Amino acid sequence: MQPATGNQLNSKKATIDDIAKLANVSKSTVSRVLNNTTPVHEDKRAAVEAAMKELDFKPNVFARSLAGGQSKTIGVLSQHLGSPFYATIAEGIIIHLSGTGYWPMFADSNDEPKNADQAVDNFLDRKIDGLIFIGGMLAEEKLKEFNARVPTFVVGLELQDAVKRCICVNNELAGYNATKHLIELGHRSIVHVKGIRNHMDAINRFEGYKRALTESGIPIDPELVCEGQFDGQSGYDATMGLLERGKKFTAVFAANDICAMGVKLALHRHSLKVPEDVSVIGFDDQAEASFTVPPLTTVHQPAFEMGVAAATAIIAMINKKPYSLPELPAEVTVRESTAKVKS
Amino acid sequence: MQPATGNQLNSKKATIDDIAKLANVSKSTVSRVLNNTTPVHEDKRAAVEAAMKELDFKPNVFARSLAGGQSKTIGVLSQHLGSPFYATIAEGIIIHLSGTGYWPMFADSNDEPKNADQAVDNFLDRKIDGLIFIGGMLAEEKLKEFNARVPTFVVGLELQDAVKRCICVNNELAGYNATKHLIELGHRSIVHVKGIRNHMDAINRFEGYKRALTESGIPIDPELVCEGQFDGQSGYDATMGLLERGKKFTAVFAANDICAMGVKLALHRHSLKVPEDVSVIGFDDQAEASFTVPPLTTVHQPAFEMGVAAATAIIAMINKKPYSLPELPAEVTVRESTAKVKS
DNA sequence: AAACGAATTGAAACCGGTTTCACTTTCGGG
DNA sequence: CCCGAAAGTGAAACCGGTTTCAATTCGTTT
Repeated sequence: MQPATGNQLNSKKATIDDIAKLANVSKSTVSRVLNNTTPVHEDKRAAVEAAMKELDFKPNVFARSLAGGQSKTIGVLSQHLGSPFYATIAEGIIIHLSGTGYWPMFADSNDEPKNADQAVDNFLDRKIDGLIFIGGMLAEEKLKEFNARVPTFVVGLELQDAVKRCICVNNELAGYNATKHLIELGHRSIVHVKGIRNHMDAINRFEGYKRALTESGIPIDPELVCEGQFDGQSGYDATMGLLERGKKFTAVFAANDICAMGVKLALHRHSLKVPEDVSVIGFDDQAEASFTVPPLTTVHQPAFEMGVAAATAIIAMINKKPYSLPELPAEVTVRESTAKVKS
Repeated sequence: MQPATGNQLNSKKATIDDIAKLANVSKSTVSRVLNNTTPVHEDKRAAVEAAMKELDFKPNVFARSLAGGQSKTIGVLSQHLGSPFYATIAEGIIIHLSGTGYWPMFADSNDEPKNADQAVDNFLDRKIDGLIFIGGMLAEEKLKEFNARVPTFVVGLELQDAVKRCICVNNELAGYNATKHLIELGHRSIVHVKGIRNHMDAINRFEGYKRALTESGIPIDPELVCEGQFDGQSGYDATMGLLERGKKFTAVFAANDICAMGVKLALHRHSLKVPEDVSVIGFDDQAEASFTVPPLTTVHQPAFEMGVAAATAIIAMINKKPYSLPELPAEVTVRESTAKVKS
């Protein structure tokens, strides 16, 4: 007495032979209409399609893959899924893939490049049809190497030569805009807490920071540029260091939101008020940003949409159809952690 | 001129026939030592194992699954992967699964029960060997239904009858301890912003809240109990509502951390200081909790470890080996958002 | 020493598709 | 009206395993 779950009641699943029999053709022909490999006469095609519908035919993924066809599997390799930004991208991928027939298989390199290599090897054993790489650090050559073996897309990470394979915002421009926002509020001593060293997004945001300052005729003070890790602790430590050394500044551009939170906490420790004494801007606009005290001004990244775009693009690419990458604006979302500099 | 990636240099992958030939036995025998289904003479077993090692044999997952064996795939169904708590659980699962030969395949129901049903159906088409259900709301019968079809584990969600299938903290006790912490600080008017209605974790935390109050002889004031959604907005709205109606209270137990952040922001809007005027305690201890201003007192949940435990347990169950669920303490982590009530 | 059940083992069928190959039609062009 | 290329089709081989079935080999039991 098992519950009726959709369509697989008691009857076993239909196979390609059942379809062939019902449509009065050979299984070869069924396979042909299934994969669109060879022209099939319209009459038969219709008969086959009718039969498939009638029996609710779904090709067996394993048989298909064993015989050399698609595995209908997409490998998704993240670097650190625990991060909300990446998790939201992943969610976008997963949800958009559902119903397409493709399924995502996950691996997480935990920020270890050698894990990434191994994961890709294992993915290939599983005959993935495509690979989506989420965030993290990926050397440009690695991407090329992966892409030579299986169609690959990168999301949430900006690579230089592979623009058509990256789904990401323009980090340089976003960093520029974030810094510009502070400059327009009158700030001239602006701290930047960088993201992970060698991480392209971190580098590009920093480039944007420098360009904005330079354009405005503000010299870049190396002492105001701090190393960071895209985490709260590094924002905290960097700011504490600055404050303890007595360095003066009126604004901070943190590499991401959680880092900005660390910055704010450090300011709080020194009884500095945000935004009255110091303005703080973050990056990502993760859910928590709206609810910090005060709500955090930050650069919004459409994480979910980025995941959706990656899923869309990889499927198109697998099926050799044209695709276009969406414009992904990274706009400064002004809330309450930035204000005009005190005169 | 392809790069040497590990062991699959130029030679094609070894098949079971290659092993059979090299070990001088039939493929049936190889299959037997592979699956340990039938006793095999020690000599041959050794020969086969040596051959497998020599050729670096890895059975083809698709052939294996097609023929009726294991697919070495674990279905992971999350409800909302974008949530940091769930994402961290997922990360624990993914990382722990790596190297075991099993691979996680993901689906996300986006909090829609009917999506969950469909995802499970599709998972079964893919012949998953086991199912891990992350968080969300799952009716007890559903779990039983799923479990009848494939070994199932639930992580991050507490179910009543299925204790041996749930990997979660004791939410009632945790809610009790959180509330008790506030009571011990002298609070007597304690707000609770609940989690999603019908969500077992939310219900249990609320039960703990009630028990703590009752034990301490504090009557439960229905006006201090607010509906919520496990998100920032509901914490904010609930608190604003209370404040606007002039309801007095000195502490808040929020259903999770992001909700607590909403609460804190609302208090800030009314110029109430945390913890001087109102104490706030959250739940989960997500990464952001340490960096809010002031750092949030919260109930710690070992999310990553929970994911690891789930992965460990499901593999043991699939292979019919005994497993034991770890003790998962949910301890109050005292930071700075709670303090003695003002006298 | 004959008989018998348990332990081993290999041949062959089967899982459900894809693809090669050979053969039959069909159609446009000269 | 004839010819060659293109279209359309089915039979059969193949992908790489698992499993059934029957046969063979042993160690024991009377």
